[in-house]
Amino acid sequence: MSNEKLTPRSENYSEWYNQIIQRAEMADYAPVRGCMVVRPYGWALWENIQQSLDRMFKATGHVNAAFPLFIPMSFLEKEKEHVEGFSPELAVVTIGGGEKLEEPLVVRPTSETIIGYMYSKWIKSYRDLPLLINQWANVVRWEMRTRLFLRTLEFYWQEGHTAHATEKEAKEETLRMLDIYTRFAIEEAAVPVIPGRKSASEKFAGAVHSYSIEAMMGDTKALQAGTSHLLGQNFAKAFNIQYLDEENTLQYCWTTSWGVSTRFIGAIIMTHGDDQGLIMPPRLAPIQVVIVPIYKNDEERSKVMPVVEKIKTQLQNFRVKVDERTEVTPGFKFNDWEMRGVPLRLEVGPKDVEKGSVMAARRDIPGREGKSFLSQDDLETSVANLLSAIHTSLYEKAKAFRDSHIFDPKDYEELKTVVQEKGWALSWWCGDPACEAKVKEETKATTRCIPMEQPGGHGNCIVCGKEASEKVYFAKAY
RNA sequence: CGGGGUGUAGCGCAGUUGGAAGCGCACCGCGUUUGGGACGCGGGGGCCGGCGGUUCAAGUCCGCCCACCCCGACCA
Repeated sequence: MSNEKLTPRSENYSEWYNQIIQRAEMADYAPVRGCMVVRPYGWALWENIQQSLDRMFKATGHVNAAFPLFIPMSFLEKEKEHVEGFSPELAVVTIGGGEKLEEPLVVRPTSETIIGYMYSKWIKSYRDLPLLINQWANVVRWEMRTRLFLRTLEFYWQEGHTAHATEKEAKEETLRMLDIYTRFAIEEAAVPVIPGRKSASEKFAGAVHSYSIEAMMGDTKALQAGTSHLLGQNFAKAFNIQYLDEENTLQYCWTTSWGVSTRFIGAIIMTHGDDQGLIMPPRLAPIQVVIVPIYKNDEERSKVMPVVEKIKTQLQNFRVKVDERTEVTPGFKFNDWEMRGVPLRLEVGPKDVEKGSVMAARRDIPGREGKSFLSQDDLETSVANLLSAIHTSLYEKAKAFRDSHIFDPKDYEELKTVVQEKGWALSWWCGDPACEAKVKEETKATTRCIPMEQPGGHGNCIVCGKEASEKVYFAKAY
């Protein structure tokens, strides 16, 4: 708890981000550099994200399992591009039980290899396919520079790993999961995202194609909020994941992998938060409604509290918190819960007891304008409507912000100005990695994704002028 | 790993030519307050990052370590 004002976003966005996470008790720094402790309020948000995604995974035929934390070093070496991509950031265990190990064990940075190994044991026939397994796990990547939720040495995520009989099915799965992520972001988190394909240089190490959902943060930087990879037969060949088809011919499987991590919490914070603090999207908010009872003395208290209890019972289908603290004033509580981003606050005082009303204050609309009186009758409906309205307005606001920061530069010079000062550029690109590299070198902006939604037709590459058939987003990214 | 910076109470910081470790917030107690961040009074809390050196005397000067932060290269 703290009285001090947050650093405004306009003054120092990073500082605002770090402060709000700690003030709202989402996470704290761990004693090991680059590691974080996810505190109960942050973890509650993650649990809601998990539940929401898990439902969608299971509705599309996936099941959960748990694979080991340790992976033999030799497994990673079996897929050339994969090991090259990950070796700089591996944590490796060389001693166990006081003895030097025969073979070093890698703390998983991702589980394609060990799951591939198991899949080769489990898959024999086309009848075993598709195999659709997800795991909720922690992984470790030894990053140089870390930031709470966005990039920590250890992070939590889900990783889905599927094996299919045909390329077509694998491709469908890859895009199905990309679509699930897109819907989750928009419908549950109110985070507008752009689904698209990654360029060759930005794709996952070992994938044929990577797809991602890209979101714009409040400082206009891009954040990859989820990825889905078509792995082709790369891992199937490295790990001998083979099956007999209907003609009794041995075939390699086609595999996919896809993931969303605790980084998504960072996306929520930086998409919706304002200078007052967090704003939790209503469907994922750990606390959807906070009730602040207001009274001056015991007599008033004895009148107010039964009404508060009655309201709490009416709202039992929501995640409700009654703030019964006596050591702080209501004004303090208002600021405190706004900082923590609770979408809806209900105030219940002597006047409300008299009039049969409650005061409702929307987190997304500051001040008097976000306040309205609700009748104590049929509160469940009015609260549901308000939460739904808050979700929609958060989404619309974020989308309007994003769209107003996406530009169509006329030439390369303007592209540079756009990505360095204004936001994202959506431009024609010939697909040549050299053009991409030039932009990165001169502006630090990278290609974020080639959006699924394309204008069609042709244009000239914004960098080299050659004919291009696709548009790509260029932006600075987290 | 290169360039820059910082280590003093839980957090944010001050500490002058070397001479008794402080301030604000938070925390604890009592009282008055309570519909937009209350106030008064009284308290508790320190290996001054570590090790070594100079000195009668080191938070302060010197040396060496360590940690963290920011900017690069790398990244969900």
